[in-house]
Amino acid sequence: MAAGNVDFRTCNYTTARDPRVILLEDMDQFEVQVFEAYHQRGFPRVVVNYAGLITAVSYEAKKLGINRDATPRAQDALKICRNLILIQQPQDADIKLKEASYKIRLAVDSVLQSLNPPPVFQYSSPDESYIDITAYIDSMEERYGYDNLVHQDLKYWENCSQEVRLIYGSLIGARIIKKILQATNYQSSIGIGCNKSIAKIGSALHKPGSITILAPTGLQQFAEFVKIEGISGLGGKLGDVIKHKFGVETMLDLQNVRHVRLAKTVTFNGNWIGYEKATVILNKAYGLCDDEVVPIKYASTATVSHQFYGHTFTRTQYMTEILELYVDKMLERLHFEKRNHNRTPTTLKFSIFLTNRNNIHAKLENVMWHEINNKGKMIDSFGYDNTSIIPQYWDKNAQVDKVQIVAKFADNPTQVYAVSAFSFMF
DNA sequence: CTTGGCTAGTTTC
DNA sequence: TGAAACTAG
Repeated sequence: MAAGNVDFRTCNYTTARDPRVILLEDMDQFEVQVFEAYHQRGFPRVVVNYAGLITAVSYEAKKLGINRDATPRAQDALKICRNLILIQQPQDADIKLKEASYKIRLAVDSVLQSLNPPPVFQYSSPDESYIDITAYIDSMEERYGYDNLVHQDLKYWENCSQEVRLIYGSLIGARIIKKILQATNYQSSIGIGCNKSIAKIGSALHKPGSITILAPTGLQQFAEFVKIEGISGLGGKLGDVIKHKFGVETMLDLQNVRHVRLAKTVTFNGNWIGYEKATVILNKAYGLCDDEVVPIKYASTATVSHQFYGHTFTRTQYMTEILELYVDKMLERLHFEKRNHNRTPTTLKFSIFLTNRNNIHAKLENVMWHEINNKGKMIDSFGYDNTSIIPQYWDKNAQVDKVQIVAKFADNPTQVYAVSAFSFMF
């Protein structure tokens, strides 16, 4: 039973108890751990991609005020700390991260499979997963009885079976963290709560290397310290609009926003977010969330993309360049999916995102169509045919989607560049 | 002044 | 469903 429809206007949510025990396992400074040279540990470091942008920040560097918002570029960060260690992303960074992610999942899985019944595992991102151990905790209580199960030291909590359940969850959390460390030498943190939203908030509170339990009874006490953007789903535009429109800053403030007014908040392409979504958001402000942990082992689509500076794609030769550049990257990804997930794609989609910063987009777009709308030709050129290297990874019923072209325009154009992407769908 | 950048994935219309 | 908008790190 989840929280259900709670009337958030009258809700004292210490009474609206969700019996679930949900963990969010989150890797600490994931990219830094994966790419760091061993001897550099303990120093301020950042991971930098090929374009000089920071993709991950070590905790030592975070303490100095380096982060992806304030100092998006390595050169900005170096101004703050001359001795900052720059860890260059390798060419196949995405694959290396996915390999690491896969090892982590195996480690987590080995712990989960030792439990009866096995918890529900939901892949959320390469460094994050949700785990629902409610059924396991239930069965523990059934097997041993609450009184026998609860350690003497915990018994001073009267009527706090929910808290005790969460604490038992932390024992599983500790095993997971330990197993990940053994298997990969990577550190991670875990948040534990009665729903996904709370577990997620908790996981970030005491990084690195910690387990944080957030009991609903204590949530109200620190709701005023949780920023709106710290709530999952409110870290972007939506959160910004809400903060601006209602003058709210924290989770606590958000509780006082009127449902009707929130529903009529405009976002997504100029539309109201609507009553349903407003309910979900307000519930989250109260620490309530009905989202279930669903069994997902990995993402349902796969994308490889790249940004080509200075390329306008106005010439055929550029298309050839792109395709040649991509073949290795695509094959690597297909290998990975076959090897680790035993799946082959059925659909390929090719997208190009143009940012034309010199106001010649109409012409460009026109040429683009002529260059790549002939998809047969394009696909042939990287070998999608009988003699191809690709088909061994392809589903028999594979169909190639039509070419998608998206033109995107910047407000303050100074340079022409383009992004292209291949997506595989399974 | 001189860019907000990059990549990967999901949600929404 | 395709295309665009969105989130996230």
